[in-house]
Amino acid sequence: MVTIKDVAREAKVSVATVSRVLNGSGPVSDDTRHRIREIAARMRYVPHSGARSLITSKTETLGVLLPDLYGEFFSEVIRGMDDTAQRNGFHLLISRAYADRHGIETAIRAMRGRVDGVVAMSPDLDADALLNLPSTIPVVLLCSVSRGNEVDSLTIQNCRGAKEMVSDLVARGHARIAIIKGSPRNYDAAERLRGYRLALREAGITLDPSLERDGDFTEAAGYSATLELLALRGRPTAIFAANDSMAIGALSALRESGVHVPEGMAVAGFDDIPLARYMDPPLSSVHVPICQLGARAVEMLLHGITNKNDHARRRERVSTKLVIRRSTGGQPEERPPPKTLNGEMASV
Amino acid sequence: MVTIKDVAREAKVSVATVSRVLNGSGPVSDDTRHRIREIAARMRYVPHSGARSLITSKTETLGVLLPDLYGEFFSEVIRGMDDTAQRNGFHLLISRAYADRHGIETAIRAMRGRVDGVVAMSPDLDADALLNLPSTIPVVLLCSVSRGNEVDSLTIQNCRGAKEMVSDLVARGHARIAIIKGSPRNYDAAERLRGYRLALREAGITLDPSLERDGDFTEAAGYSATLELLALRGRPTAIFAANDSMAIGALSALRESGVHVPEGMAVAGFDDIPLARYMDPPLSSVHVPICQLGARAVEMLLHGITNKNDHARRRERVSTKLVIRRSTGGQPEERPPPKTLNGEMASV
DNA sequence: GCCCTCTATGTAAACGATTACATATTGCAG
DNA sequence: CTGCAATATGTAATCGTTTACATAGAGGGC
Repeated sequence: MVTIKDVAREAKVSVATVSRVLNGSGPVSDDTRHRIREIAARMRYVPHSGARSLITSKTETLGVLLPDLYGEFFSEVIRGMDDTAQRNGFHLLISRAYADRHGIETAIRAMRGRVDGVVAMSPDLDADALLNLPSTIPVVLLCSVSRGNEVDSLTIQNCRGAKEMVSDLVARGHARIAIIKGSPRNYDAAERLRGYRLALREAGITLDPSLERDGDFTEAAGYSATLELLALRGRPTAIFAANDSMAIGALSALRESGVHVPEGMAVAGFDDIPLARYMDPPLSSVHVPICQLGARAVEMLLHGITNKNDHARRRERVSTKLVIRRSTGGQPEERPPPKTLNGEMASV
Repeated sequence: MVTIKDVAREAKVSVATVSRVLNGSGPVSDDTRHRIREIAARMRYVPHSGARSLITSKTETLGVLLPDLYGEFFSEVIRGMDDTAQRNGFHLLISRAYADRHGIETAIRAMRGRVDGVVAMSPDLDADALLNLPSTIPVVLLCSVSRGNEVDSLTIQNCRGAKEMVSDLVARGHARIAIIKGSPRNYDAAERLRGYRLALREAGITLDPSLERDGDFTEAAGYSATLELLALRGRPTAIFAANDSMAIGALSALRESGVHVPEGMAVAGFDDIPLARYMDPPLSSVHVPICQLGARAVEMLLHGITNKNDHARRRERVSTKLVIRRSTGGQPEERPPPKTLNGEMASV
């Protein structure tokens, strides 16, 4: 592997001069500058970023700690992060970590010296307390509660989004509205449930525990919870699923049971994944700008890295938007855009 | 930030001794071992991996270069990679790169000194030639042609999978079978098209260019291509989409046009994303073990890193599996598993 | 001609670890 | 008591950079 020394030897100058040329720092004569550039290119010299970051104490890399989640959410959040990171000259070191104390600690330790900061997503309700480790590097918490922590945090406007959706169902004449809940200890799930209850209370509707079914964010959970709801004596007229995957499972169950949507049962989801509009009927959902979520998290982290002395703690939430489609009685949408939306390439 | 020197000073020993204790190398008395362990823990010392890798010339990190793709594919392939990497004590440095020469070169350069090897996915047909850079670190090419390269490569059994699906359609009595193609210069897309043509030829069916429609792997493309097919004079009786997203777009278009699936039109996809079975009707598809694809790529790379001298070049492909559901006339499947399949947490 | 200021370059000390080699201490066989 | 092996520890070189400081030569004002 060719190092800066090799280049220096070849050019008959000191390593300092080579370094100056390559970094554009300090004065160098045009003559040597060109010579060194040419030689470095010819020798295919690439600076060793590890060595560089040792002395500059900057890695230009951000750590990303994610729980074991999958699907659109994962991709989109990473896309948003990577875009913003790259625009600022940073790389992403991604690690799927267990959400428990040991897992997160280990992961953060392992990242010492490789990253300038960490975005940690640990939707597990308890994760908060765990993060009390006096992390020596800037951290941004994503989709987690952050009570006692002195860390920045970014969350989704879960409660408000859920409340708006349920209120809309109420406005459309529904009184018996069921919810399929998300994973038990999940923060987003808890907040969406809170929004659901809030909306019902505000509408003067008494909460019915039998209409709150357990779920875990998978299609399968939505499917079976829906079958249970259909078997209930006081069958609901609308189902609000805490995410789109479960809503899709619900649609599938209703279809097999011969229940028409939205006439026999209205169905709404949360997230508004791209597929939602292609469902039958197109699925109403609460739109979450996932990509922006990732982008904003990285922005906050970069800010924390640049202004390390600024200890003001930031708490932000990205706002959601109600998207009403046919599954809750909305009008048929205009046709989907005929061609690719933004020139991006899809997955195979 | 506390370094090994600080620990040494506190324990009144040399850095060498601390290093020996922490790495379990060399002989150390039980007494000092325990003392140093205790002190290191109390001071919250974490070794600086950058510094370590400078001298050991191992980063224990793998670079991952991905094109700008999204959706299930992205998540799954990363999941598979991260699992395998972590099991072997490696991290993942992920970068979305442009698939052109400059993009890939820049990305690989930027990774010098931060990674021990690279998995590069560049489905763009030309990417192959571009990769002729005599990369000094081990590389595994994912889903790309690799004609002239001296690099390992891993691909999907696209052609065979597509051929099987189309042959199955033929066996079910279809003669006019359309294809919605993938992105023009995409390798997987080209191979799937080849499989489609192969199957037809083998069945003695003449190829009809008007039945080969352009697409780009998005739902929107599937949607509009299907509308075009419906407007054709010699309307096909079956549509094979080069991926599931387009197949879903096709289903949506057919539904809006009042065409029943599979009676009026059979529809098949490729990839078998989790949602496929929840479509209406459940979508036939060619199953791709995406997660394993990522896992295997990392395995190959790790092998290449460990056995650097072994210059035998490996070419592998992961095999696909036909999954026939109702959209091509299959029997209704058994009910989806009632609860979560594997204890993994879904995305919110 | 002297001194000061520039510009161009070199020297060497960091950064935080690992590790070959040197050294000091101990135990024990002869 | 001597000498050697084994054990415990320290010293210092090394990895590939950056950068503060030193040096040297040129140009110019007086």
